[in-house]
Amino acid sequence: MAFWLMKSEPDEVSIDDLAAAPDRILPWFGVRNYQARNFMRDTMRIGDLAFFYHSGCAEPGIAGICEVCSEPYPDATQFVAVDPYFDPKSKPEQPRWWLRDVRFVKKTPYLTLAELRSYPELANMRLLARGNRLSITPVSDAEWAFITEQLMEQQ
DNA sequence: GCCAACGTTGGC
DNA sequence: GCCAACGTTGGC
Repeated sequence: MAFWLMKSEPDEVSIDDLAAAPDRILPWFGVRNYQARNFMRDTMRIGDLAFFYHSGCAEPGIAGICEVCSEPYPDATQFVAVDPYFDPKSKPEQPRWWLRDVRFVKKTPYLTLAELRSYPELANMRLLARGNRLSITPVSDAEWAFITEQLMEQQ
C-alpha cells in the first residue's frame, strides 16, 4: 500500500464535504496536470491512503485522511463545455484526464503547513519542496508514520 | 528540440 | 492582490 497527499481547495471540496457525501465517496475531479494524473491513473491502488490537504485558503494544511476506493475512470468534467474544467482538446474516445474515487476515512487534528515545515523528519516531504505545485504527491512510509503516529496521536 | 510567452498554482 | 515558481503552448 502506498501513501499520498491530495490537495483540494476547501471552498470547492473540503474534508467536511467528503464526509457529507453519499457513502462518503467523491470523485477527485479537476486534476489538469499530467504528473498528478499519472499518479492517480497509473500508480495509485485501491486501498491506498491519502492526506486530505486544504490549499488556497487562509491556513493551508492537512485536514484528514481519505482512501482510494475505485479504479481510474475518465473525469466527466473535461467534456462539459460550460464546466470550469472543460478541456476542448480531450475526446470521449480518448480521454485525457482520469480520476479515482476517494472515501472519507477520518478528520484529523489540523496540521498547518507552517507546522509541517517545522519538523526535520519531514524536511524531504514533496509537499514542502521549494516551488512545489503538484496537487497529488507521494508520501513516504516514514513521513506517513511520523505524521500519523507522532503528530496526530498527541493530545 | 529549443525557448519565449503565457497561464496557473498557491503561499503570503 | 502580489509574485515566485512551474507547466504548457506554439513558433521557429
